[in-house]
Amino acid sequence: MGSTALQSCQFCLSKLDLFFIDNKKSIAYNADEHSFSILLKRNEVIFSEGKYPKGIFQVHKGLVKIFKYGKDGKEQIIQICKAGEIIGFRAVLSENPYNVNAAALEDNTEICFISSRDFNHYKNSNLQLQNRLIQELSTELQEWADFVTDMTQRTVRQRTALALIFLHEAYDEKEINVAREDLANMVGTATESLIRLINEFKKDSIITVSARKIQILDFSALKRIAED
Amino acid sequence: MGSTALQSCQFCLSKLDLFFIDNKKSIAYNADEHSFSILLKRNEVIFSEGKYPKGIFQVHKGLVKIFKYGKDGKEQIIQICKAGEIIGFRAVLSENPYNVNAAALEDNTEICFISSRDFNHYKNSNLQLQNRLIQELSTELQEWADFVTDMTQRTVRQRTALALIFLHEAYDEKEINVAREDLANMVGTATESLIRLINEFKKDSIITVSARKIQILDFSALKRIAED
DNA sequence: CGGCCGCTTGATTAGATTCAACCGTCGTGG
DNA sequence: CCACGACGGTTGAATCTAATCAAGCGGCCG
Repeated sequence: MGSTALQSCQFCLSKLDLFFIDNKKSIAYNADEHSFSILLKRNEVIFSEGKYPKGIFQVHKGLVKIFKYGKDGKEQIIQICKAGEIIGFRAVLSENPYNVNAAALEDNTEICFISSRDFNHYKNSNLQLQNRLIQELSTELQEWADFVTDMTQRTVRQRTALALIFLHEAYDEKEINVAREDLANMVGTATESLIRLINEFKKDSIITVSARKIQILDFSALKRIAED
Repeated sequence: MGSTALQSCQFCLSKLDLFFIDNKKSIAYNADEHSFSILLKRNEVIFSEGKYPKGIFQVHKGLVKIFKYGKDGKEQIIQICKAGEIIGFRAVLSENPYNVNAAALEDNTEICFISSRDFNHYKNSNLQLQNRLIQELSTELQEWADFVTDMTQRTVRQRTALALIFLHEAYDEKEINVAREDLANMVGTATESLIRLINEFKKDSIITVSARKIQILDFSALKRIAED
């Protein structure tokens, strides 16, 4: 990101309420309409813990991981955001510093920027949006309860299945292509443990693996594993 | 709770914005000012998963647990709410059914009720409150990231220490007095494991235990354990 | 009095982490 | 051009944490 002043993408700003109407559904991305666009390589940082937000971002292409550093620096991935999703708005709205980090999960991830000033101005002049925000934030809060219960009560094996199901969707049913370490950090386990499970799934013909790429063969088997 | 029509507590309704200004700080409770009040025994249910909310509640006395049923019916406690806190507002605001359950953690827990109708009316006529809501909900969302990281990356021993620290505060520095099972469900572990850890802490003179009551002796030792 | 519930303890098992080593690839610099 | 080192991925073995199973205890209520 650096320190150069970023300019708001006016096109994205104007489509903001679409995001909150559709509740996270992607907004079609058309390159020429965007005023500014930032291209990222894998692991390039979008924002980081402790810093104060200067605006929000929209993912246009690729995937972004939201994560926290836990004990001894181990990443815990909290969220994966795909094209169309808005990131960083919680810190802007709460007026607190970021308490998480965001970085590109893949090469060629593309995002745009909307300044806090523009975002707040837009929000304040739009009562509908405010109500949708309240509704959206509340919905998300509810979902966290499910997430916590999944993370605490399921085994690593089950969580791995859940992660694959989630990524299958994030990759639009195509091959999953993430670093083993990132996968492990999503599941909340050691990289070695994750690899062993991937191998098991491969042996059971639930997935195929070629290098970093994972293709799901038997989706319902994964669901069965996840649900116990 | 039952099916009898509940009446909104007008006093609490009028103090609602105080809650969101103070960000969860207790609102002093004065019995005679409250129009209606509901007295609960331990484990009495306030609301439950799947049901549609009819209103929100404020805790006046005692403690309320918010929890979810995970696999094979095991409770995962998501939150503990003390006097002054508002519960159930996320489902009202998201307009979804509850995805968690609420029940009294102790005997003699007292709550009051504010109907969705009154709450929404109040909210809609109060722009300040709406903005505070957005801010409050966003802050809470940020906090969940920390919570998830704690739950996934810390050992049962560390989480037990965290739970005791939290409850110490919830009990206003007095003796903690919760069922072992509830404690285990906060930590996200088996009751037997929790008991063994409590014993360890007792042996190390970090706490004293008499029956259900736990008194913390060495607060900083607990913090050290929790932080690793 | 009998039975249930919450609590506790012991023994065993299973799941997952940790440590150590090795491999292949890729990029860099001598 | 090759050597080297870094990095991501993988495997094996040892270890440890926590879950599970089984049983016993004490108190309280019907």
